[in-house]
Amino acid sequence: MQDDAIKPIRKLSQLYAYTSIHMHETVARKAGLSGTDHKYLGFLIQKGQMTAGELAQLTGLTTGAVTGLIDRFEKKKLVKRQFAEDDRRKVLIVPDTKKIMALMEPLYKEFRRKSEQLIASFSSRQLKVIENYFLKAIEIMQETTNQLNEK
Amino acid sequence: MQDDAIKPIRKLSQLYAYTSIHMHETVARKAGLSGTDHKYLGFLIQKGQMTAGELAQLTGLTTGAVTGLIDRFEKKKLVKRQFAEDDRRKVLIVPDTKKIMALMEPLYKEFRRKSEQLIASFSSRQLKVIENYFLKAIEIMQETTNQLNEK
DNA sequence: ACTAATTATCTTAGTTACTAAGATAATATT
DNA sequence: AATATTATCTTAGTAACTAAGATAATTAGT
Repeated sequence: MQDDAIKPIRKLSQLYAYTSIHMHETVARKAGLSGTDHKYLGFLIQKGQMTAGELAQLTGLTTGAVTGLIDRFEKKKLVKRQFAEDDRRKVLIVPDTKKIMALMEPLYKEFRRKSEQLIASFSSRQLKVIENYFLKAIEIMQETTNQLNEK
Repeated sequence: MQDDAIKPIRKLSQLYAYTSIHMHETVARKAGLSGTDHKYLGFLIQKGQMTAGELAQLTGLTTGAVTGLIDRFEKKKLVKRQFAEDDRRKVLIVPDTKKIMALMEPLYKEFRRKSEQLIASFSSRQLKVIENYFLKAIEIMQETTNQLNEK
């Protein structure tokens, strides 16, 4: 591999990450959420209901900040607070998946369609290459993050 | 292309973007900057010196917020304020590239090495595929963002 | 050339989301 | 039954933001 091929692809991958953030932030704003609230709401959708403490751990926020986060979601009726049956100190955050989907889906619809079209335009051998790149690049970034956090 | 190949790669590309943000935020914190300050400092390095107003446009911040941003950078001696010769209302923000590099480079060194190694592990034909994916995916995300902003 | 309008940045007041630390209430331990 | 622990919430203080107005330099109109 020639050295001159390295830089453009690194630049491109940076631009990719940046553009992605920008898009997600725009979507968030259209949905009446901040960028971080949107991200954390995604956690709730993906993992399903969890306690306030679990969300604090997952997000890295303090419990106080999570209280505020849930308050904002609750005010918009996107989640419900519910005491856990086994331990009534715990607050289960129950996402209203339907409502959240109804809010987000229209904003992502075109993006999803075009993405699927793009992916379909590659052969499965080509997709393997892309997938492979992603997997290894993700691993590298995680290693970097972990190493920095250790020091 | 089979339908089942679409979902994993979309998930993967999401994880990629998310992991990238997370790494950059960790780097930022290690450098004593916030995530957004780090991002905007990157703009300054990439584009070189610019006026406060240009930075406001580029970042989407108000001029007041940019004043604060420059103040924080200046306090760390990462940039200098300088009145433009042609128009003394304008404030040129002159990045101290050397100092900024000296701050950032050690944090990214390992990441850079590993990334280059990863890229070098692909054939140039494979790299073309990856590049192509990035280019088109970026275009789709930009379109999505623009369409949302128009509405 | 003088006055008014515009432009570029800064300042101020108010807002939002955060942290740290302590309060409250439920559960676990001895 | 008293004490310790745990889960969440509350409060006080902070950082970075916006909106609107202040300041100072330039440009335009007469």
